[in-house]
Amino acid sequence: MNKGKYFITTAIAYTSGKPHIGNTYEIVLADAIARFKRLNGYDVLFQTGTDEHGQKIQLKAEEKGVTPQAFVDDIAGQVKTIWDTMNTSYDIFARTTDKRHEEVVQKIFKKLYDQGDIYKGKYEGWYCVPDEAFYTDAQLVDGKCPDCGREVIRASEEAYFFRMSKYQDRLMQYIEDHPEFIQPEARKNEMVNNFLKPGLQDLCVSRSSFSWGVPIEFDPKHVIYVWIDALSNYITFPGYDPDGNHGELYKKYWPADVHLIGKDILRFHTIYWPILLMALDLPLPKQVFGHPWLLVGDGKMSKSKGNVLYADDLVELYGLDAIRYYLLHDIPFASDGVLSHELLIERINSDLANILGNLVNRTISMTQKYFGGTIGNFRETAPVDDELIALALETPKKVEAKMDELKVADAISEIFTLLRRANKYIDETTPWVLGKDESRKARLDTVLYNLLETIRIAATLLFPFLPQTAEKIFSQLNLQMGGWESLERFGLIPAGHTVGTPEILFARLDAQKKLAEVEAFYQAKEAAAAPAPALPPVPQLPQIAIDDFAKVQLRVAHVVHCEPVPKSKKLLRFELDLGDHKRQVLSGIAKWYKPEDLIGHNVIIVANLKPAKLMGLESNGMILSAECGEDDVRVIFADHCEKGAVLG
RNA sequence: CGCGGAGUGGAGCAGCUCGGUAGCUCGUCGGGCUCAUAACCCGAAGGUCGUAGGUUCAAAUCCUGCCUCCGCAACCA
Repeated sequence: MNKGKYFITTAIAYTSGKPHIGNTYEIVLADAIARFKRLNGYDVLFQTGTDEHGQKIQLKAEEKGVTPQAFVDDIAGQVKTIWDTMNTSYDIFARTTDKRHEEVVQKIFKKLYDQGDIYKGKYEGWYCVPDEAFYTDAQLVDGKCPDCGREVIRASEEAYFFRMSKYQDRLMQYIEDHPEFIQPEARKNEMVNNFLKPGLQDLCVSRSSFSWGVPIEFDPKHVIYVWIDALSNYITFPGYDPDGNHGELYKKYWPADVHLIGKDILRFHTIYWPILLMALDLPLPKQVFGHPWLLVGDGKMSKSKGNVLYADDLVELYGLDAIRYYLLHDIPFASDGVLSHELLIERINSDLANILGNLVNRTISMTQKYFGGTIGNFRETAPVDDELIALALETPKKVEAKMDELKVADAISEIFTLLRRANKYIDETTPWVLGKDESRKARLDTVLYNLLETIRIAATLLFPFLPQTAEKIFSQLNLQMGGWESLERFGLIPAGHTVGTPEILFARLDAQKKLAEVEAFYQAKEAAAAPAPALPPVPQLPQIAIDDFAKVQLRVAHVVHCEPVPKSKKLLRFELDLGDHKRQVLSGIAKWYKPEDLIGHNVIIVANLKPAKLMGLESNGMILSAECGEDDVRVIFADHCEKGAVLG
């Protein structure tokens, strides 16, 4: 039974660091869909990979003193290890440093250039000479280079641009004609209203400020920027060729049926990518699904750092399928999900141990106990059986319907509804009573047979989500798992079949004990990770002469008034008294300070900084503060100094 | 007035498109059962569906104002 091809991709992970549980969610979700489609009779291609170019990687590699290639090789290895730990069944692991990929990207770029969609223009911005890097207004820190803190100059340089606007109307039309293209639907409006309606800017598609990228063949000073390089992985790896000599996989599988991505990069996949494909005259992917994020709940476990959870740690603590189950079942379809140890333990106990594990265990145990494991020799049916059998036969269809909408959590719920029904069936038929009466043997045999069949169907359906568990169940049933056809019939286990021995699938967890264990686990890890991760070295700025410093006028200012700037997340507006005059200053510290924490205190400001407008308000100066950590900014108070005093 | 989403019993969610007994999972309490991992099955308590109005015979569901939270965009001089 072949239902045709199905091509699913995840976003490629950026190789700047080890992926955390949030990134891992995506690959597991994709894996569940891919495995289900295979079971369901589709010919599936499942692609994932890593995005390995860019300035950030180049810099990180330099910091570590290794070549960029060595750096990305290492991280890509880590990504792959986690993907494999999660038991994901990808067919292609696409790395953008792959040689063929790079060649095809060059060809794509050339093709677009030759047909006039890409043109050479000027990129204007702030330029840091020593760093050879361009920055936008927004990227500058205090008007200086965000990276080294040195002066920047206004400069322009040659760069290549893609004519986005040319395809804008076509894209709008496409989105309108294909309401299912952007999912969930709420996201569609976001894209259309925020980006398409205001009009698309031409996109800068090259960089010359760093070299770690795919060079433009005909102008090797420039490297091709992330858009064309990374997005095109979806077609280059299956074998797209701009000259038309496509690989077999490409011919068979493109266009993708779904790009599964995080909601944060929806814009690139629903605007830039389709336009790129239109320019190449290729069919567009059928659907882009921006999945929600996985948030980490309570901040109990790690006070110092942001409590980042990693998939491999969680698997070590709870087991692979428990984590897969949580990721797949407890993250809502369209809104962000929360992960905490408490919730995880609750789910493992109630669903995996009680409902699923216990059902399998008690059924196999009874089969052993009453029939020495051999079943199916006598048949004596009763009306109660019909309801169970009917549900067992309906469930595959229900699961299929949910999966067609990518509602993975709901699909799993359907399977558990069947498992609950089976538990109830045991109470209705009371096999332990039948077991005491030799004349009811045939009936008992039938009851157990129906349960085993139900478990066979449920386990097959569970396979895409919990592959390891499904395999364990089949081993206890002593059966081979079948394909989709095996779900359409009730009664496939042959008469005289002998089941295996019962084993606990998921042990019940004692919440208190487990939480203590978790705490100990992280403490041990932290201890092992010590000696105190030395802070990354702060680059020493070039020395300056005393008269350079004299140009900066630092003064003590008294905070007369302070209030948040309306509609702004970061800004506070200050009225400052310098003794000889008053002035207004804005500062982006709303995240760390409330106005009442500051009013009445004395602070230090740069008094002769050029005024600037922020959110429409003028700021005359800058309040000094210290960056004390990743997310910890502290104002320098000078309460013991007189207002207006000049520092020096 | 930048765009959009959400606010439903202790927790997490569904229901709202097409108005008419408020549903699911967990937790709590009571009962049943003993094959099984103190699991399983049955029953109960617990919600004026953020708030104030409006439309209607009737609103969680439609309309309006307000409050709170969240995402995207802008702003950390």
